[in-house]
Amino acid sequence: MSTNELPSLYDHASTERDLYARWQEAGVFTAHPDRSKRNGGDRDPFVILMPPPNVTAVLHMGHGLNNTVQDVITRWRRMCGDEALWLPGTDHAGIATQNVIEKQLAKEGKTRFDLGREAFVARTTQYVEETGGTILSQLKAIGASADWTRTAYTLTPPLSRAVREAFVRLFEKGLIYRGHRVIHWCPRCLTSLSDEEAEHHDSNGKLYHIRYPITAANSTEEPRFIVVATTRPETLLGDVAIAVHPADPRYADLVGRTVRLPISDIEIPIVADEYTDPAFGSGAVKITPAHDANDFDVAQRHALPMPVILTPNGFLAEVADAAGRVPSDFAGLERFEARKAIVKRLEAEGHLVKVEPHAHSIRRCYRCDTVVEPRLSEQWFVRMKPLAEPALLAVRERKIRILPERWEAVYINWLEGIRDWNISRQLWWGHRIPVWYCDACGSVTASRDDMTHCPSCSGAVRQDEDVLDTWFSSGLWPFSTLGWPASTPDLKAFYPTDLLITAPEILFFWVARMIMTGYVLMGEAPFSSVYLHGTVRDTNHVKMSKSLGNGIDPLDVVSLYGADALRYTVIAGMGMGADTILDPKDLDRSFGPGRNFVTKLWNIGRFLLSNVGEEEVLSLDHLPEGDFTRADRWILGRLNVAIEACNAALGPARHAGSAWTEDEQYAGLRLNEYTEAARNFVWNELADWYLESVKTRLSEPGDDRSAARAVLVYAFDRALRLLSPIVPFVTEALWQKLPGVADGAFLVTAPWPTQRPTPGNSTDFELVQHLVAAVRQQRSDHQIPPGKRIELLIDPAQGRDGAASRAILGEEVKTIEHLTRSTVQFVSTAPSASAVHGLSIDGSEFWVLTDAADVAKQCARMRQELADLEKQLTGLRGRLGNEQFVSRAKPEVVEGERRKEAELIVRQEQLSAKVASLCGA
RNA sequence: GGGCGAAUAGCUCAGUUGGUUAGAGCGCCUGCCUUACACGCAGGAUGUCGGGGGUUCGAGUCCCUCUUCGCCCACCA
Repeated sequence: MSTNELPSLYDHASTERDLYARWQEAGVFTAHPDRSKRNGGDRDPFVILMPPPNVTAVLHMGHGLNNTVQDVITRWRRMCGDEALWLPGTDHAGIATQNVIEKQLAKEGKTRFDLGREAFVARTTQYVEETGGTILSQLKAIGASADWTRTAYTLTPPLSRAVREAFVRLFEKGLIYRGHRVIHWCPRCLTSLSDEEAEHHDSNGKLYHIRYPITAANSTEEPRFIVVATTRPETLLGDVAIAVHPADPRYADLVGRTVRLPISDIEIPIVADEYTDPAFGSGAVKITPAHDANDFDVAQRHALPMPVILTPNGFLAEVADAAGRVPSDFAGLERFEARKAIVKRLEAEGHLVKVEPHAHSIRRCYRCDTVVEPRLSEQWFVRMKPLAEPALLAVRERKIRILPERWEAVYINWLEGIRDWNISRQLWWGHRIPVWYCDACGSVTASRDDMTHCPSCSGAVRQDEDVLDTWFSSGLWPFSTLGWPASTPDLKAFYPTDLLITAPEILFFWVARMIMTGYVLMGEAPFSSVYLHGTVRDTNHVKMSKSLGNGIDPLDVVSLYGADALRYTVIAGMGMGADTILDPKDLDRSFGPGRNFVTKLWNIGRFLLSNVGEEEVLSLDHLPEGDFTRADRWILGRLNVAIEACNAALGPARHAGSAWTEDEQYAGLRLNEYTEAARNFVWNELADWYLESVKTRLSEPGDDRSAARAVLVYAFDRALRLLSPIVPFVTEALWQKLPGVADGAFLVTAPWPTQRPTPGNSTDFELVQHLVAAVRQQRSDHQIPPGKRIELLIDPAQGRDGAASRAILGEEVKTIEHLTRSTVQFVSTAPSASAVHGLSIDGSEFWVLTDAADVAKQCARMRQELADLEKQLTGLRGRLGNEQFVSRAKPEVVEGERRKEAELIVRQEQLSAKVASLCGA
């Protein structure tokens, strides 16, 4: 047994553990800023920022998919010679993490208020220190080649410094302001939410029609009523007016008069406002300024009061400016209880006209699913319009591309209608808003450093109690992680970054905001490509989640099938932007093919290592051109095709100029195509044909054996390189054993393959393949067992080119004999001109027809198409006039019908050439 | 209410500017443990490309329309 022999079974567990440790030890994932061209080095930087998972997160299949894609691209660029940086990290995830701790406290029968702010934050910090970041170590199990020396976390001092710097700069530019607005309020989380955090959910609600009695003008006026419709009758207690459209004739005489608010029995005015839609309901709408954003606007226009009638946790009460509005028998009712009670009372008092079913959408808290309450409060906002401008331009001018293309429209649509962003949260876990108030002189100061006294009056100051929206800090991720605001070598070397790979769900939350902050704080887009991949779903197309119990634990897959199998499965199935469907009930179905592929590679490696032997393998450059066989030239040609296909599927990595060209814009990142090209090469070409054809050559010493060894090792080496980003472990394990690979060398840093001119014709091996296929077909059709050796009678003289056929087949007799398990004999007894070879089995003769009939059919089809083309060209030229005849070739430089003509000509030429070569005359 | 996507073999999906005979994996059928691999090899069957209409010499691909699913956005109470 040679030292090169491998165990017959691939042990993924120990191989992966060992190799990952060795990669880390060798520091191959660590990026060096001095090697970046931006710092005078000789490498193009290529940077991917990991979308930071929540610090409390545990790896699920969505992370598995997202990070595998990032890793594949990073590994590809690393092999291409870029200074590749994949920067990992976690997010403190304010509201989510706070909820985790609050749930713990709830089990102990406590709330955060029982602990107090300081103790709560301390407890959360401790929890994060003990359990946080689990997900990052889990990512190592799937082979993530992130630069762990740069692992970031949003709540560390350096990143917190960036947050303060960003806040203060935006504040000083007037882009951050404090305002009294109706915002989305989560009564469970007790905090405000941004528009994006209040998710729409369709709901079958009810529309309550309520009549409000109009205050009589005098004692003789008939009682009159005005009917309004509402889905939230409990907010009636906060009504301050009825609004009607100014042009609505039904109510023209009522504008300026008053109604008596049922239950509260308060007099409120009827106002005219364009906001009201006369076509909806009765055309009159109740105005509840503190609990509806539109009503707030109306109230502002009419200088109406804005009473708040709900407590922060959603109970009826007089909270602000609400004197006498909430009767004592309603005070203290939970909002949905209050709704029932109010409706009951309205009905009893005869104010309820009717109740209709009403399909509408309600907003829920994205973290706890509680129905949010619009609520008037004091919050901090970012002025978004000015920030949106450059972010819009960036995509319109193709400085940033978003793949798949359709998301660009979504992005643009959102930015065009953008509204100011509420960034203050009434939480304790997060970056405290760096604003200090002086009660003495009323000054409000945003400061980079903690303040102890008022800059204007030296009085005592107190810091704002609120924290910032988590997404404010993650919005700075592209530069906060590189050292900003300090001018670090990392920042210079790696900003702007290149590619952002994430899920479409956070396009607005995160991606758009990074682009905006990138422009306003760095003056430059943070990345040039955004790739939005699909969602992992089960076979019912339901999103995988732990709570639904339809999840797959990536670590289970890693231990059962290996990280390579997991990665292969995910990458091979990555259609552009398409969802990935996996079957949680049948892991074998999903991951079996990946494991099988890894095993196949392993066995190719086993064959190669045990047959190639120990002695030196020649470089292809030192091999005389005449030593290459048809099979050699063919596999080298196929390798070139595979390399080209992989490159086309993956690239381009960056745009050539200052923006993406039209051709580049949506090119690349076709991971399924890349995988298929590489898989097809190594399995269907290298293993199925070349490796089989080379067996006989390897068994006999001599020049031919040397050539076969050289080509085999070269082709497999390049195949391993092409596959390394997808299946880095098994390819590394095999590559390091290849003859000629230096000790200590790593495949993961070996150069990406480039095309190499083939030594002569690379397609004449196809004749051998056709012959072999024909023989196999006969064996199968006549049910001749593969074990049975047959005699193959070949009559090359009857072929289309008899002499050439004899020469070719003569040279390849051994290969043909091996591949067909037959004995080749040249004869000259073919019964017809269309028969090239025949089989003789037990004395009976079978004649194998060449595909002459098929060839004839194909020729007829192509001739038909040529005729069609001619017809079309004639028509076109009739319309275009004679001068159009000059538009030959280069279709890309001409337009419209001229372009069509040029394309037709190209097609015609290709077709003519094919017809000439295949069909003769 | 607006916008977008999907519908291709039994299943999961490819199919880049219209152009040879629509592909892959899994599954299925037949034969093989051929000394790299049965997690494999060879051969095979299966498609009205959701329905209808249109443009074109030519349509899975472009246009219109319908049906069924899914997603995003939205200040009609």
